[in-house]
Amino acid sequence: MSLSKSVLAQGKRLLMEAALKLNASTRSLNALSLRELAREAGLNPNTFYRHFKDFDELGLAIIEEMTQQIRSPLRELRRKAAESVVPADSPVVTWQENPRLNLARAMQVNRETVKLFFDYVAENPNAFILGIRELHGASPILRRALRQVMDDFSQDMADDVRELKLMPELTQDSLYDIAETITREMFQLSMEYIEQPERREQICIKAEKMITSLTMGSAVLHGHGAILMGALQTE
Amino acid sequence: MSLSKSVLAQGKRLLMEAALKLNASTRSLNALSLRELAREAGLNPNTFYRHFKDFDELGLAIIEEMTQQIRSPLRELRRKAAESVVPADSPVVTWQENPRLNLARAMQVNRETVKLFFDYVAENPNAFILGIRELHGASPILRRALRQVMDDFSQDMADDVRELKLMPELTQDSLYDIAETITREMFQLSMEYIEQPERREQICIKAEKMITSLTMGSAVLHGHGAILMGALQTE
DNA sequence: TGTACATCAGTGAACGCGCGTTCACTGATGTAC
DNA sequence: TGTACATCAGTGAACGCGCGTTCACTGATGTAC
Repeated sequence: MSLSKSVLAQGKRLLMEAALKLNASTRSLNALSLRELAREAGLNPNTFYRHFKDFDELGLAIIEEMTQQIRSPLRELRRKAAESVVPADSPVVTWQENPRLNLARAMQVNRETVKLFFDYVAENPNAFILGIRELHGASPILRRALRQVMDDFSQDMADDVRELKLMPELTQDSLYDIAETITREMFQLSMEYIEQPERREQICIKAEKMITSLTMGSAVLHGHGAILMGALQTE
Repeated sequence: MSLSKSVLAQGKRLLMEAALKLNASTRSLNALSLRELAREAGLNPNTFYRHFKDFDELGLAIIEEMTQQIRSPLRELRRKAAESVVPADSPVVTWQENPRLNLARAMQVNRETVKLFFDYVAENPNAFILGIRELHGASPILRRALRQVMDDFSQDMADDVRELKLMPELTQDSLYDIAETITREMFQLSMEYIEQPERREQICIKAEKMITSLTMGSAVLHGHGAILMGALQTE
């Protein structure tokens, strides 16, 4: 994950990149020394104070930057995946009318999105490592910020699922709960994906199955079992 | 979580307890200083070296101790929950014969286990905080050790589900995958449970729904949808 | 049972080092008039 | 357009402090004979 697109002062950017790098390779953010960071960035230790009050502020700046760069690409992924299965200008077909078509479509979008998401993870490992590490790290401020990020991602996912009609109608809350679980799991799995390149295909399949099971189970639990069974039987 | 039952040397125990406490309140393990730890334990800084080579060794000792103390109680929980629904000496009824009974039983065990698990978490918050924090922490050694712990827990869960017949027959692998996801999620949620006492009831319900959805969905995905629908309809 | 010795857990002083933070400074860029 | 001043990003030296680690020591417990 490069921070170079932004209009930050050079030194600030260098410090953020150094923190991201050191965090990924060896240390959690709160075990990082100011001088170590400055050394990695090729700057005077003092320069840190020109841009940040403390490490939490640095962490927040990184998280904000990362979130901005990741959030809309993730939505793009889902849209692209949905369109690759059913072009945007096709007539809408409800789950009631053709469950089989809709199920196939949902499964396909699921598969595509998982694949694209993990591609994205593999391209920006440091951002995800920092996010996952600090989500349960020692700083309450960063924990809170990252939980908010995850919540936003979940909300995006729920909105997209609704808009793209990827599931039979659920209550807003149920849909959000599922999205939350999926988001959490995908972030967890992204760590495994980064660390175990030889198991990547397997992890993709696991993720797909997890999402499918969770959504199908939720559909059954909310009284859409009959529709689902119909879709499965006619296959 | 107290370490007092073991036969460790006093100083070793004091150091482990101090680490657990400091880890929970402020620092990740690798941001902890040796002198800080000794101070908390009321010992000479030097004493650390009598028992541990470095912080990883300390971390491993804690993890081992914790795992020993948590693993079998967790299995106990499931057994107790299962027996509270169907006494151990009742005749076995297969899912085919009476899906409704088995579903009700599974849901009940689910509910009970979730409740007891979170009780356990609330009683031993520091152990869970350390586990979750270091699972994605900076030390590869502790990460590996904790992943192994999670794998063991998952295997236990899969074994228990099979033995107590809490789900229709699945392949060994599928069952294990579900157990893995549930384990991961429960540990994640345990952090929320610890941090947000006012949302505890809500978190319990969420966890139950997550497990129910995941297992039902998996059953549907593996061709047991008909049995499941039968069980749901006759309710 | 007594004696001699080894092991073990813990102490206290001392070391050199890297740390965070402060201060006064520099030179480039932006802005008012 | 030029001038004067302010702001900003970055520097370099200096400080006192807490750190990890080492050494030589102590006193209690265990063990061989």
